[in-house]
Amino acid sequence: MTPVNAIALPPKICIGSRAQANSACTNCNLRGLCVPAGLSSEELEHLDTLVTTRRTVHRGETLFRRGDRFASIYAVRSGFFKTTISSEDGRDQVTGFQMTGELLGLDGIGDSSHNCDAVALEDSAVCVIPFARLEGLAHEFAGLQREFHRVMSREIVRDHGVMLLLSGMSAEERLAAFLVNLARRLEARGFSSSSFVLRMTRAEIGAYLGLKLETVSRTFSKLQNDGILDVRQREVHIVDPIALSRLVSDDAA
Amino acid sequence: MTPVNAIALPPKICIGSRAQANSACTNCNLRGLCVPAGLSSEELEHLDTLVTTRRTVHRGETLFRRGDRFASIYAVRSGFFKTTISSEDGRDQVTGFQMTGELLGLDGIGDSSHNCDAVALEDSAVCVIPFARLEGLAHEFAGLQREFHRVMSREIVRDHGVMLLLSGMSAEERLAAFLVNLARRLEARGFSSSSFVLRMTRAEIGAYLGLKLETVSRTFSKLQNDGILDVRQREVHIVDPIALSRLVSDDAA
DNA sequence: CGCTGTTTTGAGCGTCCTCAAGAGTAGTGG
DNA sequence: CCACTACTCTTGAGGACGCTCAAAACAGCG
Repeated sequence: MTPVNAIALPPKICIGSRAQANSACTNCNLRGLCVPAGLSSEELEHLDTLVTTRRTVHRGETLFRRGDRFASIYAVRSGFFKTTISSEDGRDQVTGFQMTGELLGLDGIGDSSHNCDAVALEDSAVCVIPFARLEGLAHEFAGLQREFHRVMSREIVRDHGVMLLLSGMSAEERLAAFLVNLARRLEARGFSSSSFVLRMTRAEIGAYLGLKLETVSRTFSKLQNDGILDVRQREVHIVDPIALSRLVSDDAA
Repeated sequence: MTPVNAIALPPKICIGSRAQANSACTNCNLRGLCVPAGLSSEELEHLDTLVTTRRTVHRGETLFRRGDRFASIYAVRSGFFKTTISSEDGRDQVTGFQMTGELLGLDGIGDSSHNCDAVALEDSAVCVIPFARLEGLAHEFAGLQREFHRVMSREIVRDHGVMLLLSGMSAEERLAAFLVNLARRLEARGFSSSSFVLRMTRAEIGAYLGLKLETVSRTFSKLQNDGILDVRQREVHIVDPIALSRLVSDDAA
């Protein structure tokens, strides 16, 4: 009913091929976002032979948990996930939010068991990529190998960015950085970069940004009062994108 | 002169082979710590053909800078490094401290240019590992490929741990976690886990842990008053290792 | 021995957290 | 259909932890 419905996040990405058809990647309209981004068409066809199974994960369910045996990585086909790690004393840290085309499970390779929980924040579907077979294929096709290395490296760079954010930024800067990042990723997927619906709670945003949920809420309110955002619950409209970006690391004006 | 000299960090790791000899990895006594950890002796020999050049980096010099073209990764042979990223407004974040056997430069793969500065905290030496050739070799030898994936994955897991630390822990917990981690890594290298010399300043520890240097200093003093540490400048003696580990995520007693 | 950079310690302040209450929203079942 | 429950979000008041500013002790090096 609200006008924002029109710009809701995931309008059920329509798939070019049936789930069973073995042209999983070749015809997938996420090609440009997912692993296949840098591959030749020949390599792509080989990737197709790999990605034969899909899996749906309903809202609130886990795709995998910490300690699960690692066998596959996953590409988000539709929906939205969070990954979390938790310390012994119960606090937990959201290590990332994954949207369409992004990978889950890379942290499981190191010791062959998953090191975080992956939870669907809405009904989602993933492509299952058996890791042994991916390695086998990467072994044959240098392009795929290289692309996979790139993906892992970018994940490391991303994590370093989050470290910078957690280390030195104010609540306002953190939330601004979070929203700018989200907007950019949504835009890359063909959605509006100025209006969207958050898929996560204030508490989950806080667990990602190193803030308490009350602080997240207060900061949203402040950005609204400053005329930068228009926030109604999870619906976010970025009124002044320039001011928002200026907030990200820019106190030393 | 001080008794702690005896337990100083790097007693110039003695190398089993000459720098030029092409048995770089096979005879290296860092075998168990470095990339070769999981490799067969045949694969090791091939690795030798790869690691032909070394490079020395004097204290304060950079091994590479952000923006430098990425061509190689580096394994620390002796010495000690920090890697840093800096935000536009000048604050910088230490993303890691690397000691003997650890890798530098993995964050450069993603977009073929380095994404951080790597600075030697003391006179150091590294093995240069040309990345294109590493990929070529990994392409041939599945074991090497797999081992490399493991190394990258572990780096991601490590970063997630740091995110947890930066996100939710108190200054005392952060410093305790830092020292416990350092002690464990030193022990793995045959050094004392209870007495060592820090290679970095309070400011650098702070830039890693998301604290100001004054806070790092104060926290050291507090741990000393509590009888957990004995600190004299950069010389650290862990008096009560159990109490120190208890500090790491253990407030919910 | 003076210079420079690092470390320690103090006092006051600000940001974010804690505790708490109330409003808004969604899903369920009578 | 609406009441009921559970969850999420907002807002307030007070307090704690770490930051800022500042000065002095200490160590290393020419």
